[in-house]
Amino acid sequence: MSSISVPNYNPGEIESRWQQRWEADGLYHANIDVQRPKHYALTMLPYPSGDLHIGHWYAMIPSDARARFMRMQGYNVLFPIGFDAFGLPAENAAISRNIHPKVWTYRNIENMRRQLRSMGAMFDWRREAISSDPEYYRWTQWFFLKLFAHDLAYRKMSPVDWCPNCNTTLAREQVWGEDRHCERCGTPVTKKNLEQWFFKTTQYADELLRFDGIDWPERVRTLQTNWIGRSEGAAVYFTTQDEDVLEVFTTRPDTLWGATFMVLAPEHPLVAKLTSADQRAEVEAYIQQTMRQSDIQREAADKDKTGVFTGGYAVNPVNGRRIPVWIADYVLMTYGTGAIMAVPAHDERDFAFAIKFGLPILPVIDRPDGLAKSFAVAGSMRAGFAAALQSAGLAYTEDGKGISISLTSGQIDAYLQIAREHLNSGYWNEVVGSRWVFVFDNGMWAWESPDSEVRILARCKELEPAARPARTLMEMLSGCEFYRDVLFHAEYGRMINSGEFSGTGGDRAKAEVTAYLERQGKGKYAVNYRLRDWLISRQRYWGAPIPMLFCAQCGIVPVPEDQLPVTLPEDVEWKPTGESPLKLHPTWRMTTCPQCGGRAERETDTMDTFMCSSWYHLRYLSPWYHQGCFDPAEYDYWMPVDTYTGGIEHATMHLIYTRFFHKALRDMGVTKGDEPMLQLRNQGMVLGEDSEKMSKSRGNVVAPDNLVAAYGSDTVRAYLMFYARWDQGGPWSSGGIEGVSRWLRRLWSLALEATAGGEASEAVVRNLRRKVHQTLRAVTRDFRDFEFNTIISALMELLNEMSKARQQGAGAAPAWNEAVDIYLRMLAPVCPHISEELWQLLGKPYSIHNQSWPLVDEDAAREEEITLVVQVNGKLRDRIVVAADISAEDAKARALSSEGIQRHLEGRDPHQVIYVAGRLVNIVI
RNA sequence: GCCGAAGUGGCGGAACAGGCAGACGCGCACGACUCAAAAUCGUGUACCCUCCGGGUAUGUGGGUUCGAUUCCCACCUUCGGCACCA
Repeated sequence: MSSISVPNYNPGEIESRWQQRWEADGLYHANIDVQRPKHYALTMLPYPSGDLHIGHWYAMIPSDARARFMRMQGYNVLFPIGFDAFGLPAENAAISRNIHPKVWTYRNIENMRRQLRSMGAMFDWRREAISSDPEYYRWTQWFFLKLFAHDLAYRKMSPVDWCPNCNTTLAREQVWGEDRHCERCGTPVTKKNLEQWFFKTTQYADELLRFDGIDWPERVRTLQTNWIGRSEGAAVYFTTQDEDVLEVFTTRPDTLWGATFMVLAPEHPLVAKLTSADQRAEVEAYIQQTMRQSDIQREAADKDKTGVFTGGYAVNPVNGRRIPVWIADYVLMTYGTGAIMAVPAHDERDFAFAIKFGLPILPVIDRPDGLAKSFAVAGSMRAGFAAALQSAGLAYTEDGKGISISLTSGQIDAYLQIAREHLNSGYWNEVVGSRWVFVFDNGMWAWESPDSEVRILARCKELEPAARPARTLMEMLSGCEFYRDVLFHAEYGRMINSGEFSGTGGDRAKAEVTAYLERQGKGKYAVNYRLRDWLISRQRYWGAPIPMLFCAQCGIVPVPEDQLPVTLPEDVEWKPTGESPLKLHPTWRMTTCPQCGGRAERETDTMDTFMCSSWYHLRYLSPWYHQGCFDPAEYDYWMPVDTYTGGIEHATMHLIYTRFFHKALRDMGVTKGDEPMLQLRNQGMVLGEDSEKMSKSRGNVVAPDNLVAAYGSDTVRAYLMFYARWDQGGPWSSGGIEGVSRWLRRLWSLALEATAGGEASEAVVRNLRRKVHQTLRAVTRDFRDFEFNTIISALMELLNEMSKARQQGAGAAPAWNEAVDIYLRMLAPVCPHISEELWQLLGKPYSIHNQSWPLVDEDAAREEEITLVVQVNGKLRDRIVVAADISAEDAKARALSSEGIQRHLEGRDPHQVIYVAGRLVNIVI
């Protein structure tokens, strides 16, 4: 047999050749075809920062592979690409290198297009959309006008982040780190008040909390749910000494009787009126101090409470108690009503405040019975401590540091007795809830912070020390003015000290008190959110101008739709002055009012780039369309997005904004359905080989261009899908990619080498076909489920099997051709070039990417023989090979008579034999 | 502090109904080819005990079960998000 020379695998040559061919043929053009089911696969669009990095590849390649899989499954697949091209880096480049943002951006796009093409992805480039094109931002502005017309956009004075060193405002993403410093110069940012545009995202808060009908990761749903932060409770109307209503929001209306003081945010409108003459100086000084402080300092980690008494009082509507009104910066004007009723017995912050300023603490919720508490015992233990716990029936766990124990309230006495006998040292300590409690030998106790320690010790000294041994710790606490163990987690206790409500069970307390408040007109059911309205104004040049005018006669006037787009001027100055360069332009903002014809000025702020990215999936549908933001025919066919892939970091920004956008547009009749993206999947992050985040300064950056040059796109693609769980990511490994490279080279030669001759036995052929179809089944499932790493594993495993089968003479069998055919089809979504090349070299018709996904031949995949595991008492003792359809009786009999089992039974009688069909036999003796 | 996710060989990871723990790959060791090296191919590779054969292992400690990486409870660690949100 003569051997044909096998061409070398030369990915560089193959890949560019096929990419050109596909491009020329328009192979990946997606057009409306009502005959076929559609699939809109969307990957988050990149920012044109200059170079495509490995993270882009990691996000896009598996998305591409899955889109290709769906295409082979018979779907008409749309997989578009574009650029999120407005934004700060372009302006920073302008400032630091004097390049116009537009020039910088479009140069980068040109480069990144080339890099994106090197992926060999099935992007339909005809649908490319670039958010900084006037034809794009014309519609971004149009959406703004729509939102404004529907009362979802409004203007309000609001604080923005301000860098006092650069003398400029900063966007949220320019503020870095825990100390919230300026991205460029490191100076901590402060706040500055400016007129800003907002979108009413809060109007959709409740709907955004619902994820009905969409398949989004639990993680993202949780992040969004927490971000929106819905709290149910009650509004309660207190009355000030001047008969003003002072409304508070509380999630715990059942603790209303425990309110011993009130706290207002320093900015609260009633502060001035409430302040008494003798407190005025102090109050004003405090307000001045908090105004000067930035939010950062206000929210600083040291939770030491500050505040000032206003001298004013308010009346609790349910019990007429007259309580002092304080101001403190721990109450935020931006949440609820900017005022709280303080219940120090049941709120940690109010408690700290009360301790610091000596305000009364009144418990109104009783300790629930039987509530398990965890204790950790530290310090030296005498021998026998653990044994004593054990004999008292107290379950504990031991680690290197000490003992952890979980007790119900009924077990505390027994525990304390043992602890007293067996613990060394002058004091011992334990954790109540999550706080350290120190119990001293003299019977006194105290907890955690030095400040509170003093206070509490003072209170407890009033107790009779001799009584200490007879009391449990909890009783000690109840002897004080409060219960520490119910403090802050008293959800299920009964109400006490609450007038007619005393005795009400914790499960009913909130609802009953709220109903009472509503009947009496003293309050009502209320809901609050942490979500704030979306601030979209940016004092920046490189963004879509906000299409609004200010007219001396008519006030705020929207730019008429037919005057869109409001285009950016190109001749602007790049000085970081804190004002938008648009504001400093000599003529740009001067215009006429469309209503009165008089002089008007343009809004010089531009829109947050998240506005552009909230609808790019709609522009992709028809970037060529000029009569509207999208062609309705394209919309009706393609939307909604079926699969959306991208990073988790957008969970509380882009992914909330785009949902809000879709819902708002739905209510205007622009979009249809409740959600824009049906299925969401997030990839993890590729780290450097040192397991650190890739960064130029660390020198651990892996550049995809270099990898493609060294290995070819197919190898990089397969490795990125193989090396880690896609949703996890992980460190890059330069050794790991070699393994994938080897695999593709082995495939190349195995597919092309001449048949070695010989004839395969029936069993070899049978086994080959079984493996092929079992692999197909697994690969199909894993593509469906986004489990990309096991797809590659399965293909590697199959190649190993095929290699063996060929050595056993299977190369000439029809089953071999079937195996290669199915193999290449399964590989096509992962490695589009090598599969296309081999497909062609084997004489199959162009293109493999127009082939359908093979179907599993269930007969071929079926196992005739299976290996049963035989266990004795759950331990593996033998394996037996039996027919797959063996009966339970036969299986048990075979197992019992097997050699390994006979040895272990040693004549004993099994009293139970469990048979799990196709799996195992377990003999219990 | 609160919320969420995750802990499996030297490493990435697999185990898809509670049923053979460690697939696949990297790395490592040995062998073949070679004057030699690289490449390639082959064999081995959780740990302990004496080779047959056992024993121990999926963060720790309990529990449920004939049987637990998988389910339940508690704890520890790591990562991510939020962070005075009343």
